[in-house]
Amino acid sequence: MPRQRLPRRGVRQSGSRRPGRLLHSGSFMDAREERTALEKKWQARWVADRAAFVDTHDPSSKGTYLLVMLPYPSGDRLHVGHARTYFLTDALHRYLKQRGETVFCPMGWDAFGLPAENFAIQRGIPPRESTLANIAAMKEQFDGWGVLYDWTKEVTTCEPEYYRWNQWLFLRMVEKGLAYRKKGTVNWCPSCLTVLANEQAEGGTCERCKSPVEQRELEQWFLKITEYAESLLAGLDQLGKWSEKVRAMQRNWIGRSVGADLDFDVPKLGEKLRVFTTRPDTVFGATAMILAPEHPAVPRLLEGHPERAALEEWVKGVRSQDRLQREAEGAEKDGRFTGAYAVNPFSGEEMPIWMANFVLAEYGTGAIMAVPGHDVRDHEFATKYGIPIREVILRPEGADASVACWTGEGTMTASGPYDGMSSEAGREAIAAEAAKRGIGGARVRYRLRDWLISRQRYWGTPIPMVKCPACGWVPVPDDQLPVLLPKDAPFTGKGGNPLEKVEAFLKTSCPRCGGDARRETDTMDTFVDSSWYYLRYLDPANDEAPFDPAVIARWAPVTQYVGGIEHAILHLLYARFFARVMKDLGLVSFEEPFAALFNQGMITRMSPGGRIEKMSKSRGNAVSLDPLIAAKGADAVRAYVLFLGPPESDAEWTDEQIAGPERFLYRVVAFVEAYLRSHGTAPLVPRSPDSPAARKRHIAVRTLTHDFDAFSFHTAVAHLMEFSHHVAGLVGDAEADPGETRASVLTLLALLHPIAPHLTEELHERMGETRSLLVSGWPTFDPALAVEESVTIAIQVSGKLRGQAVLPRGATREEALAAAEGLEAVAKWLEGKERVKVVFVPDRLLNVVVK
RNA sequence: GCCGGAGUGGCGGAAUGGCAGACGCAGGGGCCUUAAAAGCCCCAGGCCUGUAAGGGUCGUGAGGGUUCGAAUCCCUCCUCCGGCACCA
Repeated sequence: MPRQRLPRRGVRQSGSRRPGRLLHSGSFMDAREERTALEKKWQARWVADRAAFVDTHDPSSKGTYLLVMLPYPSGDRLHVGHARTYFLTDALHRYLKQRGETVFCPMGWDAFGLPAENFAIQRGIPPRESTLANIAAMKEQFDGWGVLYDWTKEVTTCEPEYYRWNQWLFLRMVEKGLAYRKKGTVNWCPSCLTVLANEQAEGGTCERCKSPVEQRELEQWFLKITEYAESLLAGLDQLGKWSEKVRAMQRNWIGRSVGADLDFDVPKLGEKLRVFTTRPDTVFGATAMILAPEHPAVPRLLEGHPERAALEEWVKGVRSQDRLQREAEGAEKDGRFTGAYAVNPFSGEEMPIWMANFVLAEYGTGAIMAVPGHDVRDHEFATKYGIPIREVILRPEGADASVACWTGEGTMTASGPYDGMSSEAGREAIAAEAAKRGIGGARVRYRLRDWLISRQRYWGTPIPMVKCPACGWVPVPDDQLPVLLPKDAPFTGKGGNPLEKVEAFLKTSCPRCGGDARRETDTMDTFVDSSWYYLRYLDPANDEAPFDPAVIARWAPVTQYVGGIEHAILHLLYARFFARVMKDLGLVSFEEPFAALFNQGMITRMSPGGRIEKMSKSRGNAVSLDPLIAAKGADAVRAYVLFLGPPESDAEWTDEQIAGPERFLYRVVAFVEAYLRSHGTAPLVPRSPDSPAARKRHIAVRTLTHDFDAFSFHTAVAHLMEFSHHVAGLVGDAEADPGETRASVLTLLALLHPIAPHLTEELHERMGETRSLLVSGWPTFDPALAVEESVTIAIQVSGKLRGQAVLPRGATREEALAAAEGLEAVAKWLEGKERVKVVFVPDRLLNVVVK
């Protein structure tokens, strides 16, 4: 929009009517009931018109796949804090439809999960019953917001029609060795009574309930996400339409490290123990080997030790600590000498083998070589326990000599044949030598761990495996899917998973030998459900396959995904993993499920305690949507939520500020009604294609097109307010060209439609237009007309603003200079000065530099 | 510690090398009204100066740099938010 102000004239000011009530009596905005009835009318119309329906099976169908993360059907009513992602997506949906695109925008329910099960324990209402009731309630809320979804594609993940394909995909992964059972140290949430994936125990606390997680030794089902670590990392570079923030978070989480594996001979065991190090160049400085207390060699190393019992007690103590304690910042390093020794394969020296709490069993080999001279953690440990500290890297000149432990690069020394080599070159040389001697070699490792998907809970997808006393774990054959979740499980909240008490479920026969066998009673992590749901939307009724690959080839991957940042690692990483697995299974042809990702910011609000924090029911700062929409109208609430600020940033909700967008919409209704009273519904055409008003109209179209393309909904509302002031002026101006006025009104309604769909449709209809705004097209602009005829350029003298000149568009440097010299305010700064140069930016600025 | 993002009026924010503060909230003045509410119009970053119109000057976390010109680009630093973190 132009920088200078548009005339701020309301409909009353320039008209002859006396100022008074803004709205003509009888306006539909007057009565709440009437306005609500009109909202219902248009919501019903969009349903009747099948406005959001897309025939994905039509072989010629193609278009934009716009997706919002599927919600969990909670029993609480959705509040303002939830609404932003849906309003934003709907504005985009409508804009794209107006542009003439075919847009597929479905909705569904992430319906499995703990709250429904806990509700069953507390209130005795079966999970399926409460979940379906919650879905019905949420759907009703969506209907009242005027958001468009293709409900014919609705997916509910707790229904067997959906979860049987979780089971089917799991079985394919079993076949590929990507799903496997492993005993290991796992995260246990004592409050949720289940194990958790590493991603759900970030920072040592349960992602759902925030309880500190405990470590337990259990045998569980895992998915081999680590197999794809490199691909998941490399793929991030291609995701240019994802925020750098999310990509950085995933990179951190995957945690790639380049280094080397090295084998150290352990005479006592008669075998080698392998360590992983990122600094093989410091191997001559290794003065100890340190094992995680969980390392499998520990019991054998302790054999025959005089204080074996005490040492084993110490190991037990470390292992029983929860992760929060053990990994806390500044946690005391604690270790014990095993009494055994290892031989450094490069220096040939004997080094003591220690155990220590800071060495993690799950990372690398669970064993390290300690180089106290060049690693701060080893340095701290060695200082505490009197382990020798040896420097084998000479610091570069000018390096800070006061640093006790140099961890940077340098020149190798006291390293035998490698002396004088740079540390960078030494890393490669040592790794290569290790490979040559068959004792390790260069190695890349990742922080990422395999995805633990077993859950000791009822309300999830049953894992389709059978434990046979004779055959071991046997997959359920495809033709016996789905393994149905029994409806009659006893919910006591005690004694573990209710499935264990359902005999009819538990008892089965072995698919292989036919003997008596037991079903797996663990269910799948609900993140499995959301890892591929976006494909099921495209073909939700398919009962022969999870989806038809031909449909997927036309419509996937998702063009634009919208959701909160809280899934930056969890859901988004799992879905990227699943896409890769499905590609390897030949089901899809892409690796990245979501071509573009938009993360909307949270809505915050002042809590009763005076803090501004995320809006939520539990913090007591939630604003209920239902009464707000009843009072202000869905359009006003939408407009305000979108006006709050940049959609990617957090935005503070204040109850007062809704007044601005609300007044804006009232004014639009008022001047359109005024137009109808003065001009009626007759179709009229502008007299001149390039009048100043026509130019303003073209400018508005250009500006709003740009705003919506850029997801800049808050500036879109601001620019619509500006344009509406202008249109109000036209409506109230008896001299204005009626054809241009009508064109401007209709343009405003079309541009405003994505924000305020109900009232724009209603006014558009009252203007005599018969087709819905959704199908009547987005206004177009002519770039040649989307500019003002005359421009105000800034006149600077030596870079300081001294005046302004109004010039015809395209005025030359000479014309601008002449105009500048004619301004007294400018002339006085030029007088008696020598001109050094003149900078001229056409249509913007003239800068005369003087000395 | 490492990685990512952000600091602009009383407030939300706009401007991505070219008139800082668009649009709105709250505020002040006016109109309308018996009055109020609602609505409409106008004003509105700080300081200095002037009876006024106006003029001057400073100003986008701090300091420096590049440029005719910097909120915007570069360097150093500070603060805040988010992620990872005893990951060898």
